[in-house]
Amino acid sequence: MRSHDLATLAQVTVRTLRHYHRVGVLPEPERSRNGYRDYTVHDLVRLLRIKRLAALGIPLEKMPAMLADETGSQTELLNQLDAEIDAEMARLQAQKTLIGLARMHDAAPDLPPALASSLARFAASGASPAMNRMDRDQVILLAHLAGEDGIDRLARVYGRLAEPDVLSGVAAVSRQFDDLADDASEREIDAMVAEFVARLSPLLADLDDGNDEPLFDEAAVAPLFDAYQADVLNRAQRNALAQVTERLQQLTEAPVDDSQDP
Amino acid sequence: MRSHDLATLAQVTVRTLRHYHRVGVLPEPERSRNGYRDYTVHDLVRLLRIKRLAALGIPLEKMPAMLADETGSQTELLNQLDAEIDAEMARLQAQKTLIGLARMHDAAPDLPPALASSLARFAASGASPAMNRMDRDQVILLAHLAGEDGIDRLARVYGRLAEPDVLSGVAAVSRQFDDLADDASEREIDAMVAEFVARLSPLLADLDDGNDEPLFDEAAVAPLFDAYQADVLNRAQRNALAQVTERLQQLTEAPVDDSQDP
DNA sequence: TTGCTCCTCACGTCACGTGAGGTGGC
DNA sequence: TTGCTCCTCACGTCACGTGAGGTGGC
Repeated sequence: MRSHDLATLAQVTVRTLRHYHRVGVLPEPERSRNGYRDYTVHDLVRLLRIKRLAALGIPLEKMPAMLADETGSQTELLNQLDAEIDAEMARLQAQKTLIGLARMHDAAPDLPPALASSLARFAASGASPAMNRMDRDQVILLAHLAGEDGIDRLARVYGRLAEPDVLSGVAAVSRQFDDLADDASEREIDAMVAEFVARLSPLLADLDDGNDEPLFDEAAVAPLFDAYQADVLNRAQRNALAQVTERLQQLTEAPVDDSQDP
Repeated sequence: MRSHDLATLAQVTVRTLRHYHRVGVLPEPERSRNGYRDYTVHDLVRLLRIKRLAALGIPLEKMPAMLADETGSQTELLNQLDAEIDAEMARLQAQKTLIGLARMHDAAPDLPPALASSLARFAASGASPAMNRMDRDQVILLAHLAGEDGIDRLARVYGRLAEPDVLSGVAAVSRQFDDLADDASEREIDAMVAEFVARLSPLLADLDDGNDEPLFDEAAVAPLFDAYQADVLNRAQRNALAQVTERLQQLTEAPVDDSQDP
């Protein structure tokens, strides 16, 4: 038998035969005078056994030992294989779950599912593309920094901000903030800050979920957000945001100690 | 941020960052004077988005387009991914089924599950290793040639031969056959043939399942078995086997036309 | 001066698929 | 003589892991 005959009989490709020779699972047969490989029934039998093992997911490198072992059933190996398959199926199932979540919220799949719909509502409320991108990046960063454990708490905060009665106010303040020009006057900035705080302060009690543990490690979050804002916001916006942050922190009566030295 | 910082923050390896640069999914950052890569928050954001997509099983090469697309939900791609995952899970489930069968029959996993237990009973009935190997190879060849459709019919035949009331007779005849020396006399061969036919003929009616379609393509099976037997059996055994085959064929009254020309 | 970190090649993984380029067989 | 088959390299796949060998930073 030549390569093609054997391959056809066993329903594999000729290339598969070559591969099996190379890795040593199927011995090289004799050659006929013209150099063609000349296979026998025994090669077919071995090939069929290989196919059975391959169908179970057994790696080629383990086959020579198994095919030589006459003692039969390989319980241990089979158990191990089965466990590996279970693990792989669990991974695939997790992927399916994430895909399902992304579809359910009809959300971009690169966003944390729990926050995606709130974010979509912000985006639909008429802010500028730049503002939307900033919101999105903020969500991405916070969701990651909050971790598995904090994501639900974070989702509740964003969910509250995205509720109809709150959203319009948030959107209005957001637009004002976006419009704040680099050379805005002190008066403009102060007005903006006042408006911002007025809109948000009534929500503070609402957003407090009574959990004493901080949602984030401030020391990790702060430098990232500072860097982000330094990059994306203009002078007036940074100025305003710093004031807003300070005022809101005072209101929550959770003052932060900025100094590192006593 | 340097490689290590970014990698730690995003919970990936530095090598992953390099890989993402190479395939172009994460842009190369600026370098500091010493040649070290200097990452920004924006790189972290992009990396986190990449991780989300990767967790869904989205291939890296599709990511640049997705990350650039602001329009959001990728229903079509997600559907396609989901279908691919289903297909993969089905494949894994098939593997698990085969593994389960092999374990249930406590059989060598390189044998057709439907025939494994019958074969094991033959092997346990005291034949020589050579004989067992021949039985095994025959089963492997026949199971493959019978295909999915014929495997059940074949299993019934082997099942019958492995039943206690039949097995001892089959085993006895098998041992005699195995013992037949190359230089056995005509008398010995004839005796063997007579014994063989006597043992098997009562089973013929039993083995006929009333299905008119042949279990195999004789033209495909014959040369393989001829080659096998020419290789493994001695002169006397081949002689005997040819006679047995002929006699049994006469008994089933299904004569085969050996001549190709009219 | 000594570890520690960063850097750039470059090969390995798993089971083959896919040309590239050349030669025998009918 | 012309297709068809067989042959041998040798690179590609997918998402990185794993050294090898060398240099800046504290």
